[in-house]
Amino acid sequence: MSMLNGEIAAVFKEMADLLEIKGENPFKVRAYRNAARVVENMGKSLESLVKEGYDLTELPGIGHDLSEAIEEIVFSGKFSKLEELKKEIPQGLKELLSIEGLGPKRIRVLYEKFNVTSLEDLSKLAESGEIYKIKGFGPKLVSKILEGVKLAKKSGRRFRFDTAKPYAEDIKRYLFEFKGVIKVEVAGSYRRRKETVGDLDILVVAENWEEVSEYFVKYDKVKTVVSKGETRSTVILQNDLQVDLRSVSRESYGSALHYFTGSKAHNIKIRKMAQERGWKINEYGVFNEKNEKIAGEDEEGVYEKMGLCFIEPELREDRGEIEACLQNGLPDLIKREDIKGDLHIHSVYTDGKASIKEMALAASELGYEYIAVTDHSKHLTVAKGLDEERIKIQWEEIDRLNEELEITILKGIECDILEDGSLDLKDEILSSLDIVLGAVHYKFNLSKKEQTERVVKALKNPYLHVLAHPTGRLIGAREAFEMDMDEIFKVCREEGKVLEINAQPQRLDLNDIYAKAAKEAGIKFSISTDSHTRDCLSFMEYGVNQARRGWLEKEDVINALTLNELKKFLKR
DNA sequence: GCCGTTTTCGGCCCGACTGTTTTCAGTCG
Repeated sequence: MSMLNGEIAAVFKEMADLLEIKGENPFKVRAYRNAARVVENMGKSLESLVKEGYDLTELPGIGHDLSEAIEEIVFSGKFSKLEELKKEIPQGLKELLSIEGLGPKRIRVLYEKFNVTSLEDLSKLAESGEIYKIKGFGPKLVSKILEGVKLAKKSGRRFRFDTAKPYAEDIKRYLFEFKGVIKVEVAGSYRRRKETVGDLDILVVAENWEEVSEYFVKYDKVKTVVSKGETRSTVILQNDLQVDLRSVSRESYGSALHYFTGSKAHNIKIRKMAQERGWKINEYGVFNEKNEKIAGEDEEGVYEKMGLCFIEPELREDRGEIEACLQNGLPDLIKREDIKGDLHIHSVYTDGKASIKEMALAASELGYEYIAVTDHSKHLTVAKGLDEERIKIQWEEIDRLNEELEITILKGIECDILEDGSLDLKDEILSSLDIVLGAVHYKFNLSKKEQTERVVKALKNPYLHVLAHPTGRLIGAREAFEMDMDEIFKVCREEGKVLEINAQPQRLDLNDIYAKAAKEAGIKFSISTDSHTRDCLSFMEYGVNQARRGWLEKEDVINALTLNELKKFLKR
């Protein structure tokens, strides 16, 4: 039995939801939510910390009770207080919380007066008209709730970054076309380059807000206009993505941008710092004890007044960035321009859609110095994986192309890690390759112990350089397979192995949290696109986003090395 | 439930919008 941080966080979130519906002290609710966030953001396994006897109350937001709670969850797999609460509060109620317009208070009334415990109950009550007997429930609220019920049934309310991006860019373009619009910026988790976004928060500086707002809600992809106010308008697009447009004055632009970029946890920490000085920070500015505005025009000014340097949006998660800033320890984050090559590329030899030459030329256009062709190995039969014979044929072609082309093509492989942890090709082939990626492509559901042993064994193979898409997760589709990541990091460190940040927008694997933890463990990274077509080469941007969120610098990334440096690094 | 050189009680970030009121509660970000 093993317990992932995410599972512990889920217990705390559920506690928070149920306590909230029960009408408990809102600060207690907040304490649970806060603890869930802390647990989620940890790169290290809480389970192992507990077993090592670490004092959990050292963690921020974890005190005596929650520390005991974590131990209980780790050792028994259950949290007795939650089990008790579950008996008291019907399970269905917490899914009602996700409905727009329904919070704990209204849910409680619905339950107590009409025994509503599910989306179905709620629909029926609303359609029967009985719901209007509750004070505060009018026709508009009810129709909003019914809309929300429909949406909740569809589930999946977050959008992958790459899904949201074209909309964000297009709305930006659309707004800029309107007369009087001076500035437009997409804030929120989008600006922090989070792998998924819940909605788009767009700030606009304009002389004529009313007209801009009017114009905004007429954007052709708008399905419904949710609200239209004096500082904010909200719409839902046809794909159910919510977009908020906020009017911001030029003088408050920086404060507003900071405020709406978040994260919430980052903002709260900064605001508390202000509070300690007797100051106040809101979306309009930084105000001193005499309520005089002392900053707000730009973001840099807001940070400066708080004694901080500018903190890149990707870092604003309250994962230590404020403390690091105070100690001049903020990372100099890697940029897309630092990348000199792509080390995970497929070709028509296996399941790629373009020839090696086509991929190489496309990479050349991106300004790369080198690429590695890393087709699949023979175990992956569905992808026509290469055996020892066919790979030699591929080498001949690469040799010819290297004569012909400016860009350097490295001979690589994405070699399957077999169930027993051995690699899918013979050592004499592996040893002749410039770069060997190892990857798990099947048997995702081994036990944590077995999976860890499997990958550790592969990492100990002297010819393997990089562990590709290390956890196997697919955003919104497949969970990471269970592995002891602390152990994986330890072995990588000892063996000098590289971890990939796979830039495919549905993978982004390693994720930000693990990347940060792995960096702290002293591990190097490859940020690569796993491209199967020429267009996919542009996914590099997403990989770099995730790397930045994981605090990575140029020095941490092997494909930011020049070709010569890289070759030296890859030498066994 | 957490937290603490103005500490072990009494605070806990802050403002906008909506729908329903007729001065505000609930919700949201």
